[in-house]
Amino acid sequence: MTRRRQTRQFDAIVRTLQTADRPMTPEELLAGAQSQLPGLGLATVYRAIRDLTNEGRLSAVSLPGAPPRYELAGRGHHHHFECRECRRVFHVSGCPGDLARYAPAGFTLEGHEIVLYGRCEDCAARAKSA
Amino acid sequence: MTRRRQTRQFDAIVRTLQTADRPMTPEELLAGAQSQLPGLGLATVYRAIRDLTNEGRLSAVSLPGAPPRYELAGRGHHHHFECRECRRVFHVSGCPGDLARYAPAGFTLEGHEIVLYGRCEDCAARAKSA
DNA sequence: ACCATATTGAGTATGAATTCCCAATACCCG
DNA sequence: CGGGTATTGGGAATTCATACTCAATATGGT
Repeated sequence: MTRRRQTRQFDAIVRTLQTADRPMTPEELLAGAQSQLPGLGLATVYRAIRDLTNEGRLSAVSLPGAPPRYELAGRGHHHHFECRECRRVFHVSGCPGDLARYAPAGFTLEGHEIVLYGRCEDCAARAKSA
Repeated sequence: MTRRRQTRQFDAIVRTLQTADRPMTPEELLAGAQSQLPGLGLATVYRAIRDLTNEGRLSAVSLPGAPPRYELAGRGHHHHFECRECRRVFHVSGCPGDLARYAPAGFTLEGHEIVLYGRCEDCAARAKSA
């Protein structure tokens, strides 16, 4: 069985995901990892995403009209907040639950996804001071 | 000012949207319009989508991981239900509202999107009888 | 430290969605 | 009903995200 070697680039990518603590696009991941290892290439980011996903250590988050983002797995049921200004996506812990009554009659509800939109703390503060 | 001519293909596309009463992908729209006008081409569907959108008569609905869909504008605030089996998307009229308390501290909530997942009536019935 | 080999980087290739191009057609105004 | 022109169809072109290729490099077992 082939086992993954511990490389600086792979570590930088995982560390970026841990530090940011929010779902990131491949491009964001690249930028974050490159700040630690300048030469790191985009192909390596995609390979890390593939491998981590196969190992079950990474989960994909796709929001409407946005490129897919990735977050470390293991977090429980949660939703997301997308800042309309900086486009970053954050975790949201609460959940109203019990959405079954909104499903059309005869339909079976199995899951749901909620996305909140607005301004993140940074962008809201910037708007206020402007 | 150039005014849009009334063509059979454009009419077929609008009629398909009215009849289906659910957000449709360009491919779905093509199939629906072709059942009325067999020769109709995909480029024409995209042109109609562009024109209707510019006129404000069409709004885009993009759900996570799915190609963008289009629905006639004018419908009020509502959400969507995606069938995991047939992949069709339906309208959902209710809304729990008041999601502001779930936004992280310091964030400004401006809107939200809710997507329900499960089986539509047709697919649920088919599963039962199988 | 050495070596077999997994991993990397950069460019190229692929695939899917959407737009472009242009000759043929259809619409609409007179 | 005839002509000017917007619209159409369909294939080619573009765009964007992601995967592949392969020579060069880095890793880990010995």
